[in-house]
Amino acid sequence: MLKKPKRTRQQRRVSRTRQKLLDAASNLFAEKGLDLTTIDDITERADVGKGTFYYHFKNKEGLIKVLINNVLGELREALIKKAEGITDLAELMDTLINVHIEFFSTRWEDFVLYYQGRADLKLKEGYSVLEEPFLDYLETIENLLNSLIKQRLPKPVSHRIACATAGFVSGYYSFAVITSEDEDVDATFRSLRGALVASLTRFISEALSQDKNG
Amino acid sequence: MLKKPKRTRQQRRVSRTRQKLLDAASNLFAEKGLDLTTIDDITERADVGKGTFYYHFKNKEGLIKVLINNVLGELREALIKKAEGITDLAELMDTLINVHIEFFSTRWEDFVLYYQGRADLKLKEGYSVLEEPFLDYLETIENLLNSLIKQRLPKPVSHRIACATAGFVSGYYSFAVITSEDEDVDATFRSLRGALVASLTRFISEALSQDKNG
DNA sequence: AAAAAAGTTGACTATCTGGTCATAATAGAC
DNA sequence: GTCTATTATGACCAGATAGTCAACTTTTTT
Repeated sequence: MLKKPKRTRQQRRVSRTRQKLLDAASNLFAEKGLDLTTIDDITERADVGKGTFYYHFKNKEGLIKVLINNVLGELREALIKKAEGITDLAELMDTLINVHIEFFSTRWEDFVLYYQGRADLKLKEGYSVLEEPFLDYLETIENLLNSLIKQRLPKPVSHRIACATAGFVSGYYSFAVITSEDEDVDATFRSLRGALVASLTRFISEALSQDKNG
Repeated sequence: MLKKPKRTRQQRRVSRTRQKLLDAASNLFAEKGLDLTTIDDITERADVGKGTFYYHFKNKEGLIKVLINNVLGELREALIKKAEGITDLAELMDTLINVHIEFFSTRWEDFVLYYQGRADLKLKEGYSVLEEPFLDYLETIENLLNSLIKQRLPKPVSHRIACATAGFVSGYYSFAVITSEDEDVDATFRSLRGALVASLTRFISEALSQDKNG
């Protein structure tokens, strides 16, 4: 299933240019935010002509979509890989949280994308194309949960857990970074992880027993 | 301590105009986000001349600062008021979370401000004036915690709890709203609240005993 | 009622921004 | 080497945007 490594010089040049644009945009987003970064900013930092941008992407939203898909795709992959073979609920929750922490601790640019990309989802004039990858990402978390629990978890409940897992991590980060040194944040969060896992696990158990009784 | 009600007709007119601008901006921010809302948008919706905006505020950042201060001020007030007289740790945590939920459940505009205002804090070209009110807000939460715990909680720990409380709530909301109907979100969160409170309370207890041993 | 002060206005400027396109450079095919 | 297709360029345009300012309206003071 591997791609043929028969890439011509031209193909390599194209992906180099494309990657330069993606990298430049990613850096700028982390500096100025998604909205305030202009196409001119991006092409100048990538050191390519302005027309080149429009050769590779339809517009800024198109580029953002690619970046978000990359980030969430990698995150989903990491979640699935690390969760493989786990049979204990608490252990799974612990892993889910942990993957998020490890993932973002070395990638500030990606966290900005993840945080700000979501910020616009419910706005009337937001980047609506971003909704799909975020829903897929939440679904991945839900599937990991459901594959573990024999007794079927009611859909809304697994959905809540997914929202909670993703939301708690990013919410905590978003506050923690404004006050702590960069390296501190991960260590700090690690110490909260146990409490968080307990919280979510307990919530799931309650939901299960409630479902049984109701 | 009441302001003299001796407001002249002119003073009333001024605050009406000012309030029209604040309301218009607040609504627009919830629709388009902070960055994409322009001064023209705001003055048109407020139905005032463009120059009037600059008579009342230095620029968009100035207006945002006022709005953020209002929101966080009210939130702090609600937190302090509702936490008054509470002597049990778990009950306090429960109250803190609850106040947040109640506060934002009826105020989507304010949640957008709270979420997006924070999004820019760590960017190199963000609205840096916003940092202060957010730090004050976190400090309020820390103080409520410390006033309850006789054994002194180490500074970084109380800080973490404050970040966690604020972050968890907003993080969960930010994910939940993209998938649920508006009214659902609060009900959903209420059911998670118990788990969250248990989680944070446990974390604090652990931190306390660790502090005793270390 | 006249003068002064406070508040409001929208036309105007200078700059920026997204997007286009004819032209140029590069790479692959022959 | 020549021809063709692909990729890259930046000058250019039309529209938008932040901020200014002299003129105007409303309110207060005298």
